[in-house]
Amino acid sequence: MAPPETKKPEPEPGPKPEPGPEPEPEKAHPKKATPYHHGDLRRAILTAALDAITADGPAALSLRDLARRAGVSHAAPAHHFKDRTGLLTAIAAEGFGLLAGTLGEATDLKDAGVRYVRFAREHPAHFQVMFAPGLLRPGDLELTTARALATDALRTSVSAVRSEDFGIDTRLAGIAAWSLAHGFATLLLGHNLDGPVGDKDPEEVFRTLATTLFRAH
Amino acid sequence: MAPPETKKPEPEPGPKPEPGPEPEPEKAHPKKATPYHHGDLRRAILTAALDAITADGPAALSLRDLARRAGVSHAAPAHHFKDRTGLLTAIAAEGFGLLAGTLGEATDLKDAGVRYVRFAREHPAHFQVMFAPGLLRPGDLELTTARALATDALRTSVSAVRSEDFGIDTRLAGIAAWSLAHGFATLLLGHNLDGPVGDKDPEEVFRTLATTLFRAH
DNA sequence: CGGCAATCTTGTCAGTGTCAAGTTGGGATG
DNA sequence: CATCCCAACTTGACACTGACAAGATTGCCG
Repeated sequence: MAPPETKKPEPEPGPKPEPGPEPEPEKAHPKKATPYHHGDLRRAILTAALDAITADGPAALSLRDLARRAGVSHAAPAHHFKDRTGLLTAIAAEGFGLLAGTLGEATDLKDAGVRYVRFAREHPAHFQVMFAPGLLRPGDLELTTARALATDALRTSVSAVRSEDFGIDTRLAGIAAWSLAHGFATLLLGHNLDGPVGDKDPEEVFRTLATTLFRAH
Repeated sequence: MAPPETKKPEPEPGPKPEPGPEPEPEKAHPKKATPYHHGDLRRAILTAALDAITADGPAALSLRDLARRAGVSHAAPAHHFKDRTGLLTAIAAEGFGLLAGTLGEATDLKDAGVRYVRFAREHPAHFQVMFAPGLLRPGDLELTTARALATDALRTSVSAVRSEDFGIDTRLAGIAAWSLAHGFATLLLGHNLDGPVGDKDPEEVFRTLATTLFRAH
């Protein structure tokens, strides 16, 4: 969207399929239906997008730039993601899937919170996009199902705590836990806690925090 | 950035200074140095931007569109805000100023939290931009001072609670309170709490939440 | 009254997202 | 093995954008 930043005046397309030998269509899992010419353009663009978002945020993302990085034409991404919104929606859906996975392995509510924060730190690009509704396709099926999965996982962790422990109904406890973890993660990613947290391990800070706030009264 | 959405094919410039009488340079406060031709372009663009962001998010914001709404040429905004980042930075700075103001009137920590949530609901555009670091000019003076003001106001509210009440040091209590309020506000604006909160008053929900979590142990 | 500086306009350029139409090549079908 | 089909990709175009440079307008101040 902004042309001021000179980026890649180099005419060479970069690390593409070598001109000499064939582009080696082998994959990690032998079968799995290797898509086509590029090898796995969809995945390549996704990871390139994640890198770009991690570095400069979702706003700076450019489909044409991603295409250049992958060594394909400017319109190639459209075939896999329809448009910019589609790409970001795919990223968000993937993120909710990953989140649901890690939340599903949580032993209790506090552990779920710690996992939530860890997820945000390990997948900052996913996390940012997941909670930027203006960038996503609202009705998308993959997105809504993945989000529902993550919500369910969170709800399961919440329902595991007996309500008498907090003198608070389960629904409210869920909102509280989610708010605490989400706020901590968001402020952390935005470097708003760099001062207070300092060089301490953020997950450890959050653990003490959650322990103190949520201990039995 | 995206030309697909047809917006305003109407050739007429809209509600501009009427061609017949003069553009009536009167202001609310008689003096105050009415800037120039437009009356108060800077303010006009700011409020137009806030409207646009509230409606479609910061990503959809277009300087040229704001200029059209204000009835000025496409390059007019640049003179007041330098560039897109400058405009968003100005909005964020204004937001931190407003937030500092309302936090400064808080009676205690819980009240500060409620005010934080209320601010996010009453100024959603400001709030979104304030915590989107990728859209702001990092070193901007107005921004950093306004942010410091808001941080101080929050710190004051936190330090008002005696640490023995929570068995937790003040710094940690601050992080906890901020995380809780910020997470709640963020999830609320992203419509992630529409289900759980329902049609109840969000501020009231947050109040019970904070009361339960932060009551003396 | 003359200049001056802030305000705004006009014109231009590189870059972007999206669409439409063409090209390529691998796999299935006969 | 020949053929066709269709997904993957390319090429080209269009409307739009942010940013910059240079010129025009206008109120104010000496």
